[in-house]
Amino acid sequence: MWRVESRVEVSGISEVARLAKVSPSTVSYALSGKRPISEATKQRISAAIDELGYQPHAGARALASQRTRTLALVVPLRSGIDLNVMMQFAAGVLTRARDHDHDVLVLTDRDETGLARVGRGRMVDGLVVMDVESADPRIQVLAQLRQPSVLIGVPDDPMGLSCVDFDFAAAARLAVTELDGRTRAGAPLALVASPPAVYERGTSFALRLRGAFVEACHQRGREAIVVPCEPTPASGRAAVAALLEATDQPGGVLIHNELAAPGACPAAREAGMASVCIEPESLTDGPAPGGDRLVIPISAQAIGAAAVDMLMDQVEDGGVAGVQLMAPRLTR
Amino acid sequence: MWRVESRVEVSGISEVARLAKVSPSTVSYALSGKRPISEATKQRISAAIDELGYQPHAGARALASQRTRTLALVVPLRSGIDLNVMMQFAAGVLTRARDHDHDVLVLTDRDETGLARVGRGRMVDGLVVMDVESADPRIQVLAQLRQPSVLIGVPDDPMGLSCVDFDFAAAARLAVTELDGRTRAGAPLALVASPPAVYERGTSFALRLRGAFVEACHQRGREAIVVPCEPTPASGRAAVAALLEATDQPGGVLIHNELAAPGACPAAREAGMASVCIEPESLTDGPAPGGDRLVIPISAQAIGAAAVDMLMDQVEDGGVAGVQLMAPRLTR
DNA sequence: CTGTTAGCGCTTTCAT
DNA sequence: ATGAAAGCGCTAACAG
Repeated sequence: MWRVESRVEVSGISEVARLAKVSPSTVSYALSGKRPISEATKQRISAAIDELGYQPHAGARALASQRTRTLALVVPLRSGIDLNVMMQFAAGVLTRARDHDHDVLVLTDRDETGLARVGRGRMVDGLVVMDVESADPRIQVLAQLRQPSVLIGVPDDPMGLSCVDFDFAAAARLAVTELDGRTRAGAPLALVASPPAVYERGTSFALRLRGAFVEACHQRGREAIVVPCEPTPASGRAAVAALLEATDQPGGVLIHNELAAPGACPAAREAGMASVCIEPESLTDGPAPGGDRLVIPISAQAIGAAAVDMLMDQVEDGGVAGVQLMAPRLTR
Repeated sequence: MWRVESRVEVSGISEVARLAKVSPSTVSYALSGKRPISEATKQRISAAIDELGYQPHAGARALASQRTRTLALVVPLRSGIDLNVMMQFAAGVLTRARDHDHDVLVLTDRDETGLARVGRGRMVDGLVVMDVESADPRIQVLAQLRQPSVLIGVPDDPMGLSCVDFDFAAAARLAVTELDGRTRAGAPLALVASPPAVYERGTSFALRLRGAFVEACHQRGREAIVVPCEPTPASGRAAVAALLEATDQPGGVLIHNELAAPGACPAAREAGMASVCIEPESLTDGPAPGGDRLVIPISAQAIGAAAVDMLMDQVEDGGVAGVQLMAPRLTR
């Protein structure tokens, strides 16, 4: 059986121009819309374009226009990160990038050489950086680049770079308000929190959450009990048990520990405590473990999308850098 | 507190040339190694390069050299695919791509417009396509592109494109050989297989596995029992139970169903049947559910890496397209 | 071993 | 509303 060699011919902008009986520049302008083109010409051009299957050469375009129509997504693939959540982020970024007519280059280097290569080499118009730590060596490098970048997470010193994150402080306040309304006045409120290691690393979001939680409790005349907790269901159970020993008045509990929640949540319910969980939305997809629960979902996808929006704002030269915290909402 | 505006200056190849007191082309050749350069000049050039923090403009380079140093990784983000496995693939691809001095553009479009854009627009030197179905509309498009691509999975008609996959047939034979040695001669051998839906879709790997399994059994004078199975542990248990009802002679069982394995495997053990599991390596990381088991691991990462190697072979104009099946191995 | 130079295919001033 | 032409920063012939 013979197979026809039908590798499609590549045609440049000038072939399109010839076919449409206009000059190359007119085709370019028709494509970019940066100049009014008569309806008739537009028609002929677009006809020519899809007759030839024309697609502008990305490199040439980048060279001439100083714009690559490509974004970098930086995801250090270190162990111990939740792949589901990561993919949610990525999906948000990828999808929204396409909405802005951009493709996405993914970097997984753990060092910062990739940033330099991609930035200095002008392969991208901007960068979205995931998994940012409080003092992240990459921030230095990013701040030097001509391209804007958006960090997902808030480091100690953003050095003028944009940040997007979930508003953990607001989430804590929201939860405390809710728990305050659902528990006997004066009873203590507890926070089943991130593992001690997370606090030791000085991870900003955990600190922000804890601070806001304690403050909100005190404002309502509630005692605040913070229980750091290892990321396993068993530890979650244990944490709640410890809570019950520490106080004889079962109050409410805020659970912010994805992996411990499956243990802590039912345990709280059994003990007759009101509970609110803060958790990534992906996990919410499954069947809710134990009837209707109060949860404050974190949509990684939405955060990723927001990051791209901010980034494109800066790329398009309108926006300035800033910090955007995504408002929490409470659902059952 | 004031912050110094120290956005690094961008310098072109000619600035490097000036600083190193050579011509631009010499710098270019020094970088590409396509021409012998005296040691002394090399030194001055590389000194100049890192004094200026020079990084070649990717677009210009692509325009002039017809090479982008970028690969596309195509991953349709449809639901029902295992994220862990996907990330393993991706990690393999990303890492190996860097070994070949290439970056990776990730496409998640479900349609084939992305392929066309990236291919016709010459944004990449080649494409790795995941999650290929037996009759995949993307194959048509890929076959027209000037860039080579390699499919992960083997479709009915690869149309001259390269394919990489795990050798499921060989895995079945390996498993049968093992089970044959571990069970009473003449006892039937069973295959706890993929869900019916997978067979209905005509998914090639499932068919190849089943065919080889049945044949290998018959060669050894064994009855072959095939039990399609839904992807849940419970279904796995049920499948084994059904097996025990169907025959009074407990033989051996080959389990090829990632999600059912956690149920089927212990059930087989309890019933005193020998078992072998074919499963993605990522799942193997966790604690083995029930002592030492026989497993034939599939390393998604290795497959991804192999795909990139094949692709780069073709990009570098040496290699020709072909099908590569990764040999299975048996471990405890 | 090194330099000169002509493009690569597009965007974007200038002109008209 | 449209054209002509000058680059964008690099690579790869051609020349020595």
